[in-house]
Amino acid sequence: MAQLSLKKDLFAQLAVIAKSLSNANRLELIDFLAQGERSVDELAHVSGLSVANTSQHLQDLRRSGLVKNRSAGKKVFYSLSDYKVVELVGLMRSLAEDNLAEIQILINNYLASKDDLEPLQRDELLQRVQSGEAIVVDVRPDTEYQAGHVPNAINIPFSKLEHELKSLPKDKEIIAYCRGPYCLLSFDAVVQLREQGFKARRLYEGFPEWKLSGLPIEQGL
Amino acid sequence: MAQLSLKKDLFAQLAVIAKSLSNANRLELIDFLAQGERSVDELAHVSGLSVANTSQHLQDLRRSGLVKNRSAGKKVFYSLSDYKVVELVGLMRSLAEDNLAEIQILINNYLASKDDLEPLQRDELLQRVQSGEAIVVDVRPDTEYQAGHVPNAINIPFSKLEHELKSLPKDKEIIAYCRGPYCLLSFDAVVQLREQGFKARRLYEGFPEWKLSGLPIEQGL
DNA sequence: CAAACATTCAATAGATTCATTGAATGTGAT
DNA sequence: ATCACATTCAATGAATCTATTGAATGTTTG
Repeated sequence: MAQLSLKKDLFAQLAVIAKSLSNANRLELIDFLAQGERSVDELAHVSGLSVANTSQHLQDLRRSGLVKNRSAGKKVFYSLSDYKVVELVGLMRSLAEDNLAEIQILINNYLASKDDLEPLQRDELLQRVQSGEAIVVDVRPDTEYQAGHVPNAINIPFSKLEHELKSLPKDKEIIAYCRGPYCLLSFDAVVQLREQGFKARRLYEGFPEWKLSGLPIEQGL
Repeated sequence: MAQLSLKKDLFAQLAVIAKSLSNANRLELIDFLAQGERSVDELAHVSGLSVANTSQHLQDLRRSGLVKNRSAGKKVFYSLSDYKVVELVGLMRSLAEDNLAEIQILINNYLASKDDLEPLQRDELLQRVQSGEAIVVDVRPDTEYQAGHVPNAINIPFSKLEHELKSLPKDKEIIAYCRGPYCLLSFDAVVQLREQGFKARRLYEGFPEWKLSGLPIEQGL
């Protein structure tokens, strides 16, 4: 029964990937890596894990094909091997939000009101920007922003958000978007902005969907 | 630091989901459930696990929100709680195919040539069907097929494929499609058809993408 | 070459996962 | 009520996972 064997083997391999994702610390590392390449050092610092432990987790992720690494001098830099990894985690989050009561309780406990957390749709964004109620922030890296973005959106890559807080208005609503409905960056940005007292929400979709829908876009800047 | 705590808790919950997916037997159960609701009994039989063990795995999947159950008489029927579960597994598979050497070796070992395995694109499908080289099979359940399908596609739900083998031509290429690029059904169908000596390939995309692209569709039948 | 540094390796103990076994629960049929 | 059946529960031991510790490797700097 070659078929059965193929299936069994295939599932065994998929299980390896899932096992890699089945640890909160490794998920956190992936979350940081979604922002770009990072050294073991940085990852250990930002996650609060020991360097040895961080290294072990990263090697686990590498064995399962989720991240890749590159050594430069005495440092080793890790990065996601595929953008699909972010989609995968995002899809897991979306599934969790819909089907896991624990997540719903969690979110309600930490964030003021459920309504505020609801992501906006495209047309709502357009309305609010036109009426001057809101500004749009693109939290993707510079290069992606320059290749195309939502009109009038300003670019604050997530990694620089903390330093740019003072340039943002507290009286307007801030609408963050990134690469897609399952992209983690805009979600993280909203959480961080709210922590700092801003009125923040995220666009349900990301730039690729915006572009696909035929709405106007801007380039460069 | 409420934010940190939220993030940690969130990742801990996502880890629960991933942990549920991190076992080959549970993935196989999900694969069967993708075809529709099944009793514990059936699932145990088809997966080769003991009933008690199957029940335990199913309860694990239920705790993580991936499946739901319903009891009827002395039977308990399980089903996927969300179609996103299939997308999730499909995305994992896609990631594995791209980034995990083990999977590539696996597939090459089991299936004759890599070229044959490559999925077709829409325009290739149209060409081959027009020239009479190929027939198109929709492996989704009846109801989805009736709601709309690729023109001239015949409907053989995956669960009935085994019984319909004799009605299929061995000299033409059989192109299977289902619900999307990450849908498992068409992949499984191709594997099964090849096992039986048919020339089978799958359409890269599924019906939703076909419809979105503006190509003609048929309904009913 | 020696010192400082970043990362990895190896060994360990405690916790968790998995399949198996046999008993317990609950439903429908006789 | 009793019996057959489907499912779940509970307990077990073997295997695996995780964080910690301290040593080892390899690179740059002085």
